[in-house]
Amino acid sequence: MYQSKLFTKTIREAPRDEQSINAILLERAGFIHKEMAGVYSFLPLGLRVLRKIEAIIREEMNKIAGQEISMTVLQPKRLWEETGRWSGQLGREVMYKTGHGKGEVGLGPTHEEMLTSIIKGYVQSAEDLPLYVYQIQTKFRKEPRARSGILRGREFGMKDLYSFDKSLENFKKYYQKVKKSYLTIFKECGLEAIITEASGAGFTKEYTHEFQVLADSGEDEIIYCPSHDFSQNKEIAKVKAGDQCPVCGRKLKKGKSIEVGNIFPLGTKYSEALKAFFKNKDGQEKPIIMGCYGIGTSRLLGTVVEIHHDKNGIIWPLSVAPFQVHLLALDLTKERVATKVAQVAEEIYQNLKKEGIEVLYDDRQNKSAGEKFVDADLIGVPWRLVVSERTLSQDSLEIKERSREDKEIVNIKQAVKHLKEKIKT
RNA sequence: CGGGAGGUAGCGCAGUUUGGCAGCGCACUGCGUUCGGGACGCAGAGGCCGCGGGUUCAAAUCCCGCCCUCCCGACCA
Repeated sequence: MYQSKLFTKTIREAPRDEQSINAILLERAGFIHKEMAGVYSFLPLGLRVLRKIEAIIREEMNKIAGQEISMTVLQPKRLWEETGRWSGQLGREVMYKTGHGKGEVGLGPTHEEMLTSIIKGYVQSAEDLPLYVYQIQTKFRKEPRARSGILRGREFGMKDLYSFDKSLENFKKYYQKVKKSYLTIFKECGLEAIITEASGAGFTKEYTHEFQVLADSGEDEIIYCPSHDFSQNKEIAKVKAGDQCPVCGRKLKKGKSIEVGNIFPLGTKYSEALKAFFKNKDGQEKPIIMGCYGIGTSRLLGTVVEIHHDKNGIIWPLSVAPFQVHLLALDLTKERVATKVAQVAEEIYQNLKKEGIEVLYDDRQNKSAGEKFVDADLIGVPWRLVVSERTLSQDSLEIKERSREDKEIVNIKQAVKHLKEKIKT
């Protein structure tokens, strides 16, 4: 991508109406645009990151037999009345509603009702189970107070997976599988998530877990073991900071954290309400055992920024970076644009692309070196490549990692190969 | 929903106390000089002063009502 063609540009100062690190950096660097409190558009750079995160999640979901679908955001009132949630707290206080009378619909804050209603037409016997279905979609929830940039929005991206099992035993096995899978996802995104025991959503006290990332900007508080083998949300914690970890005996700590995912059993609440039954071997009708597993994709993006940044800007982990390489051509002016720097940079740009490397090429004219460096730091692409009259005088170019201070000078002929090896490892 | 702060050019702000030409910096346009860590000079363009009403010869400024944003709290399937 030519940076001169990118429709966003960086902003020098922090927006007046943002306080959170994620919103300030993402808006300054041109990744997102705020529309309202808790409602943000994703611009080219931001969307690239979001798509990377989604791809990581999708790959892991498919590994654990998840089948991707896309349900409608508009949901019929009828379905929500069958479970009692239309006039319950969720329906009254959380769901956006529109339309009148019989045409009244809700904007999906979650999809238990709809998916259960869909699958029951396809599940009749135990042979049809298990079923694991997920989607990655925009969710809508009336937040009484949207805050912290994209960490708590009224419209946000979410991956929601639902499991349908024929027995509690099978459900529990799958639950453990998802737990492992989630840790892999967060790690891949550059985050260390702590599995935290949390309050059950009214279904059961057992098997309810949140995935928490320690961060000062988090709105949750957890008591956790430094070895991460034990953690409880402060809301329900029976231990306190300084206590011994019940698993390994280490001293427990207290910290603020961001909830990036949660998993919990649904039991048969929805299958019974919506009559999603299957016939077992004895010919008895049994309700399907369900589970629900969520990851806020846009919140995850914001969390990555909260964790990976410095005073100059974002430092994207390679796995979710909008581009892998930021190629800077210095000394480009209108008068000198046809010079060797421009020719060489263009050649490198094409070669990198040929190797399948994602490159943002700063080909902007009449931008000072300082300005290009500052922008590159703010945008936070992990690898930076500099071509200038100075480097060309040595037949070389400069490679630098965003997260490090030191630079490497590499011969121009070997540069592409060299960089490719670095990105691979 | 309670408490606090705020809304003036695309962005960041001053001006409001004490009513009197709508200002500054960044970004943008043109010319020239610069050219490895947010350069400089000259010229220029850009405004529903959040919205509505009121007071006044005159309102960004005073009064009344409303909307929006941020922070703290309540809330958070």
